[in-house]
Amino acid sequence: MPASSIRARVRAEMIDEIKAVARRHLATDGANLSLRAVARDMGMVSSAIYRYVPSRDDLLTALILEAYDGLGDAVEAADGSTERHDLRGRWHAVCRAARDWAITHPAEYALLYGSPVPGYAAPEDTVLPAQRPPLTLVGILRDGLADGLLTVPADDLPEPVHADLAELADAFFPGLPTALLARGMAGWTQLFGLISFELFGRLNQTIAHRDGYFDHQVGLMADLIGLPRPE
Amino acid sequence: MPASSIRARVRAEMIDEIKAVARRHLATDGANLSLRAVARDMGMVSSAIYRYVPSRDDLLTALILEAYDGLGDAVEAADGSTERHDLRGRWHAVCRAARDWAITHPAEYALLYGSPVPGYAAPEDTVLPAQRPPLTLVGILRDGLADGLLTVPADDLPEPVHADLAELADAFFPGLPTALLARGMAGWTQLFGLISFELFGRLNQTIAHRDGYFDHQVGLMADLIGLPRPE
DNA sequence: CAAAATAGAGAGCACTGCTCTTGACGAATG
DNA sequence: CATTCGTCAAGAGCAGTGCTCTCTATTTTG
Repeated sequence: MPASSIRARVRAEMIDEIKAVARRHLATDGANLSLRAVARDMGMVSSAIYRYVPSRDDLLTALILEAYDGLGDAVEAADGSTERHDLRGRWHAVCRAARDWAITHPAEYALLYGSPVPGYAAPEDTVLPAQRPPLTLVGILRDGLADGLLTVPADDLPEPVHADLAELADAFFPGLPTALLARGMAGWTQLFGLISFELFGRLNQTIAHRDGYFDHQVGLMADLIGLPRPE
Repeated sequence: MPASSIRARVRAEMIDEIKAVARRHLATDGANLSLRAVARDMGMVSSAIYRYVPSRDDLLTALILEAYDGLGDAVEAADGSTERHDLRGRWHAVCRAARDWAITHPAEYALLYGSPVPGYAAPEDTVLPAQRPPLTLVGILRDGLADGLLTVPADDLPEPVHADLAELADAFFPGLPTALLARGMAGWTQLFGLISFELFGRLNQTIAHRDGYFDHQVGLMADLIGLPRPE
């Protein structure tokens, strides 16, 4: 039935255009984006938007999902195109990819990692895409350990924390020592902090050379983790 | 003229109550707080609020300023009540104080460190209060260096970044080596990341023992900086 | 071709920030 | 003491928001 599929195709294109316009509005208006404004931009009346999008929150959720996917793709691509044994190179590549994505998509980054909207609860489908960047980072440590390129730091974790991390390791990286996982999460936390500080203006009038500062800070975390320096 | 001052006092009390009600609303409604709702809670009509508060953004700015002051007070108090030579103890105390304040004031924390509202530009008076926590942290390093308790790490900063940090050091901590300042800022970035991840739900279903996890991560950064461990 | 599904338009409800006008009250002054 | 004057609160109103409902026109389907 090509008749039905032409309808469906037009409909899908409409939804895509709504998302594109919404993304554009996001850049200027932030999280408080207006369906009416999107409708105006498309030459529609506001109520017609609801034929394609169930609600404003659903539209935001769709944008969030696509943003997570975009960030995850960028991060994993950067990791994949670096030589596996070059742990430090991979670490830097992944961090830079995340930062580059954030700088080119500041509104989406704020949507993902800014303050959560009080009423809004993240749907179940966002939790897995959200884990791709940290999983990529820790994956570098797993590979390094498997290839004998990493020394496992002493495990001085208090017992309950050790148990939490052991459970987390079992779920994603079976056999990964908790002390290493803890350092990987420290690196992920730092990466988020670095990007957020830069994007949210905390470095204004302070750090002019953002690229070099970022690389240096990322390198500090690589030191903390124990990623071997190239000769 | 006591007549005029009784007017002024009642007026000040009104403004204080408006702020208090607004703070309460903040906890449930987040940054999109409604002046009309505040007015309703006070038994006023919405337009009457504008006798005391110029606009919604001004009210938010006032709350932000008070929040920065509260956090700064908590952080500096924790630092001041720890023995000066116990660098690691001070580091942990300051970080814990910041986290405790954030946990007891989650909405205010989100206001300070969440995604910035697109239209809203932070007024000039917020920049100094905002620097109190990082200055307190780096102050620990300055003291440790002055007392000969810290070894200065090798300075492998690229020249432009070194210049940025040198200028920053000159402004607040004359003579502080840039390599140390960079590590201090790494610690501050990590502290922000740790608190944000915990408050914004990124640790849900992952880390159950938040206190121990936080302390361990803070300790990792103390290691990176080179704060001496107690015997 | 008739019936059913769909798209768009318009009106309307409850809410928001904010402005302007009007009436009332208290305080300072002639 | 009586009269201005400044302040306060209230109400109406404007432009905007998310969202729902109804009505009409068009398109797809049986």
